[in-house]
Amino acid sequence: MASDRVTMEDVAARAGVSRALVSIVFRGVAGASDATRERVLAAARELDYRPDTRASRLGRSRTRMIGVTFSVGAAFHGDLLQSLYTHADAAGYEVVLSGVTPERSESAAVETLLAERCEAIVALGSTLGAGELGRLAAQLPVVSVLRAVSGGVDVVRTDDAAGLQLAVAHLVELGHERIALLDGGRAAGAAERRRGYRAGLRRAGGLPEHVYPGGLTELEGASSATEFLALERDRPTAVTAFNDRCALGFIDVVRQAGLRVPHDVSVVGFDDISQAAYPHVGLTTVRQDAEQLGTAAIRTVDARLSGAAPGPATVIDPELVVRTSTAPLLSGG
Amino acid sequence: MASDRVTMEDVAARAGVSRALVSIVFRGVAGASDATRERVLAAARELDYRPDTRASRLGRSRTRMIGVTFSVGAAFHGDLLQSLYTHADAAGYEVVLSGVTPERSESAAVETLLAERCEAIVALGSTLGAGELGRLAAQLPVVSVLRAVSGGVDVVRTDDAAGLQLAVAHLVELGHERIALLDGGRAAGAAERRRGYRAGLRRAGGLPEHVYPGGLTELEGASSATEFLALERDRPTAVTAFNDRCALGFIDVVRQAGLRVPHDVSVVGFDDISQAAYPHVGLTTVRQDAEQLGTAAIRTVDARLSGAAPGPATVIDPELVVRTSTAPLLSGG
DNA sequence: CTGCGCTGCTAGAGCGCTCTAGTGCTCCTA
DNA sequence: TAGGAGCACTAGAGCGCTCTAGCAGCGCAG
Repeated sequence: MASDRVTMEDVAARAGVSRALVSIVFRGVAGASDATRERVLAAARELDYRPDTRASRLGRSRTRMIGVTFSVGAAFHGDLLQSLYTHADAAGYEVVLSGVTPERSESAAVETLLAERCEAIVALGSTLGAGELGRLAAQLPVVSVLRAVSGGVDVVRTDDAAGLQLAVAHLVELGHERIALLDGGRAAGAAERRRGYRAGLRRAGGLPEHVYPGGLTELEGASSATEFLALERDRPTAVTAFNDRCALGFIDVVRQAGLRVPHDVSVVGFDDISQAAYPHVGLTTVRQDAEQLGTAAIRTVDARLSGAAPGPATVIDPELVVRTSTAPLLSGG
Repeated sequence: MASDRVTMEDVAARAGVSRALVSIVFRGVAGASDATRERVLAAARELDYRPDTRASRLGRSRTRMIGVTFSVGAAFHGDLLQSLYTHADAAGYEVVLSGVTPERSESAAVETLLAERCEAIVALGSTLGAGELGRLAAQLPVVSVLRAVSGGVDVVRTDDAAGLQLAVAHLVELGHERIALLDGGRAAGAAERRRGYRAGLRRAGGLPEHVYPGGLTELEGASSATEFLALERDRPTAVTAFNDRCALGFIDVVRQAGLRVPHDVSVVGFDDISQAAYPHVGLTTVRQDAEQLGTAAIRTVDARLSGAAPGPATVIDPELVVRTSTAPLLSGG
């Protein structure tokens, strides 16, 4: 309970060198012989010494910290965090997390990151207004992941519009002509996806639009399903949802109503969360690549901190993953 | 991009006071007149000053930081984090997050928290061995949330055994006699729940055990369902699962196989994640109270840091939430 | 008028690192 | 043998706060 009072000074004394030398060893920079290095590390080990990151950050000219705001509980943010941790580490940065909850606003989350003196901020699925983000970006590099924003903010996102075009094209190819969209409202990427949906219909020769409110979770997918089921005639034969969770909620309800998926209605999701790939689910979906998004975010931060000018948005191509929730339209559908 | 060079010194100069006075104002302690306080805050506002938490932590004798390790992507951990943020703040502590991912071990996560000089560690659903946790606890207060551990570590958890007894009693009351358990293996709380399940059966007059491997996600629930469906005769009429996700996966598969829930099989989950309450899901479940668990964790940390001896584990009573996934056994079941 | 307690404020020594600007030393080359 | 070049290492001044001591000034009891 008291071993934490060990400082660099103690290690230096024990190893018979100066404090500076210990610092050199622990930072892993050149300037110490292998023998000394080993001696210092041994002394540290014996004392159970651990460099104090608070002090090290203060002393350093650059903190090399990247602040990340994320939505506590959002599955896909979890995937992104994993990728961010890995690549930040590889590029010599430290990740500082700041969670957003219903009771802890994104502004508050950002505020603590600024107070920590992070060098850049990576905002996952930010819901901050363009103005607020712009003001932030005037102070330090800001990367908006998943959400397109204009004005000085770097953006790393999936090509949402292309994703929905893939989905629609897939359904069209299967013979569907009444294709519905479960929308995402004001969520990150929703506007783009809506655009992609419309473009897809247009390209297929001007198929009719069927837009349901939709939303981010199973709950909204389910209520859209109820609305969908209420339709007596000319019901869509295929549905493409804002995201996987929404799609899953939709499927759940239509199945309980006796419809078969994909026999009676084909469903496409978006994200490719791990659940979608479970064999009993087999959701056809548009895959967002968390790994690539994470790499790109870190690369962008690194470039900006190295003085690069804000480039165009990094847009990652999505990929259609065909599973068993989509099938050819049955004649007479 | 350069406003970050503003320091306490600058604010002091602008307000015409000493650095120390600015510190007093920002820490909110006594020792400054209201007029001066206002003047300092105004100066700070004009300069867009923000105290540097790195420096403040270094200077302080106590860091008042609570390190929290959590599993990135675990829905229930999200609920807990929310509660922790709120109560830590109220008690004057700062929460420092350290995420665990498949590529970032819990040990690594803990290591960074120690290097930050957190005063205590709250581990959510820790998978660390008792030995490792014990060694940690020798250095600083450690609270294991959700998982029971022995040896110097404070524990805050739900009464898992009681939870399963509630579930079993509920099913017994509905007339079920063949009640299966979808187990949780080595997961936090699984052993306790198994014990509760057995105790429940015993109390009901020694009903037979039916244990399926189960697991933490829908995937494992689904494979247990496959196994369940393969049973030709004397199939259980009710199932209680390790957690909600597992229960949901189970339901999904048996429904696709044509069974009706709860008509043909009743299902009880554990946790009460938000999905369970969705109307189209209506999962009967044993509710773990994230809010209470979070409060208790912070209270425990606070007590320990104030010199209290490690008390007995805080065990929160779970609550059975009856929804529509359970029903009385049909005669001839 | 002295002495005391208070309030409001300041000086300055840390906190535990980083990092620049050295100081010796050995080894090489001219 | 002098004059570098390089390597291993050290001294010491920060980094931006916190916090203990202490000081000035005021009101008030004795």
